[in-house]
Amino acid sequence: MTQQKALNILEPLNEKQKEAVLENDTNLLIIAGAGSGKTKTITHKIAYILENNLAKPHEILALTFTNKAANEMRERIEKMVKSQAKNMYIGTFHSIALRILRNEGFNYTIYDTKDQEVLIKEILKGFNIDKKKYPPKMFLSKISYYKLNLKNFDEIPTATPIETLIQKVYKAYETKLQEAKAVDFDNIIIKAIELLSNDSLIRNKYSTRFKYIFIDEYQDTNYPQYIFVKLLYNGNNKVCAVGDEDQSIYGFRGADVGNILNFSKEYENCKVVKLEKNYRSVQEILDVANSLISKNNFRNKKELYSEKKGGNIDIVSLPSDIDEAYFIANKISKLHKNGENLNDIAILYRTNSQSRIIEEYLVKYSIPYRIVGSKKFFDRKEVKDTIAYLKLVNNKDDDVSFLRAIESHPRGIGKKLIEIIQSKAEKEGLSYFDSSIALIESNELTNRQNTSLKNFIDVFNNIDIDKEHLASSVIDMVFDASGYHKYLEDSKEYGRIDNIMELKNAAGNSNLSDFLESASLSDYSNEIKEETDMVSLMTIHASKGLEFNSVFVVGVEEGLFPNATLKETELDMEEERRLFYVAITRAKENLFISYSASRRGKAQIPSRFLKDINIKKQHKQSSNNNIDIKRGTKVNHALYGKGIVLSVDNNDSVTKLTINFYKNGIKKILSKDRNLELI
DNA sequence: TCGGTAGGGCTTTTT
DNA sequence: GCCCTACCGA
Repeated sequence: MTQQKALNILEPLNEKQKEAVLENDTNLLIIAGAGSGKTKTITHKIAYILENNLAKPHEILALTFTNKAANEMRERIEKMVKSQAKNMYIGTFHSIALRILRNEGFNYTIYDTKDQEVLIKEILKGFNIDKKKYPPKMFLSKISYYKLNLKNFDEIPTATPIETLIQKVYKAYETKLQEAKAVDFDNIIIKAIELLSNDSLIRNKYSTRFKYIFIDEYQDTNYPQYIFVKLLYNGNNKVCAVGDEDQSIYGFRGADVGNILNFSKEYENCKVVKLEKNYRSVQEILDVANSLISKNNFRNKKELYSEKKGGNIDIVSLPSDIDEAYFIANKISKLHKNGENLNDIAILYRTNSQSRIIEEYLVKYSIPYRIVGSKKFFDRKEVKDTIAYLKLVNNKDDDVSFLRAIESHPRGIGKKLIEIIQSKAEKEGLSYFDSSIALIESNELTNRQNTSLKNFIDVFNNIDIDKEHLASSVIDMVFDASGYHKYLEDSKEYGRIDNIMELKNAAGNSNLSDFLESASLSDYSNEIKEETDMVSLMTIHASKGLEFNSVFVVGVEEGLFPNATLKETELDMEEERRLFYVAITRAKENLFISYSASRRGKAQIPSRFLKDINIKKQHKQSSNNNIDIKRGTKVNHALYGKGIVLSVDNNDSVTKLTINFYKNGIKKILSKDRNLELI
């Protein structure tokens, strides 16, 4: 390695980070507090390994939780080592597991949560199980729970009737998946585990190949993922886990904090490096974060510290969710006027449903925003429908996609005909697709049914998959030939047509199966564009790993945060507290925590977590009315029209406005009146 | 038999 | 706002 390169890699690091980068002869656990330069350390470490020829790029495996993290890691390494980065295995657990499976000749259709639900419903119908009494989601969560413990259907308890029922459904579910050549998310890792543990040659191949294995966000690994890594470890290669138990927020998905707490015992000669110096936030914000997280019992003590001082912390109480939305929009306007870029501002909430009202007020204030993380685009009906066509082109055994595609729009095929297709498929052990072909060739259908069904099947028969393997051209063919395009045009759904064009655009030059895989794993990397100045809205979960100069944590109320769906166990409450901790530590300088006395018309009380926070008096602001309405403000009311505010009366928890309406005279209006807006 | 629509119930977080 | 069901017209 040249002197210069060594400098570039090591010089920007602090002592602890350097220590982590230079330790490459043994297993390593890096405990990396929020904002401690975790990604920097791991990317510099990989660059160091490559530059010093400790391993070739294809001998490096890095596992992450999100595609975003994987992409960022790859990009940052690429900057340091240029083209070498290409052959590294960097990706989410799911995408890497899938890649190994594909290398070894296994090809699967991926069923998402929605697909799983359709499948379970089919099964319940087949067994005549009342889905009101036994909700499909119940079966899915049980099945997932067993899968997370690597228990197949023949290994689960059957002591009670309900357990027997669950086993029956679990078994049918697995059978149907197999027949459809499909896997659900849990199965992806499980299949890879099976492959590695049943075939020592294959296991050997990968464990010798991967000289260095990195796992990001190790606190969020679940049992199958832990096993997956163990199988890739052979005692000669090196495993480096990076994480922070205080940021473990995926317990609901089976994440086991125990994995990170036990890592140094699991992997021999393990060294531990702790990064506690924070480069992101002012000390005042870290004080809040430290005081909060210190209330958790299941953790090793760790205190973040920073050299930065100053900033601003407000805890704001509002009368209602509407006032909260107003407050946020108004505050952002002010910050923006004072020179803050909108890109440096984030609004974080516990549940996705909280975004709607905030969006409404951002629109009113003409503040541009983007919703981060949610894969909304791929959730749109027309996009899902089109993907269902593609999945069916790719795999004729995919019954769930068959159902989705055939029902995408009216085509003379209704409930009755679909039932006929299904029962023939069931009787003769065929896929729905083959059952349809058999029906068309038989004389079991009416003329009308026969024509309609033949039209549908012909969409797929006319596509030569070998020639038309480019995803974008398959989209074209399927969209037109199915009549879906015409249907959307006739119903003037131009927005939806645009979305399909956007889908084509997203497909770029990828071939069909690659595109389907990326779409299923929500890996559409070039989607986030930072050029435009916009406020970011997202769930706290989606915010992990990000940072913003100003952060709004909203709806910090009992029922929402901690969420009412959780049990009041210490374990669950600690995870919620960690979630709050993650939210707070996203902020560099300005932190706004807000809660409302009422939400959707229901009374709310402040979150218990607010009591866990140590905050200096002068920062604490209790405001009933942060809306920028004062004498002279011009307003518009849906019923009374335009007017001007004469006086503002701040009383108790409500703000009354006296307004002179140009057409309707003087009236007293509550500031939280939904019909009222600023102009 | 198909397909449109109105009305009721529910809503955590993600690969 | 989304999903499901029940109902009704063609």
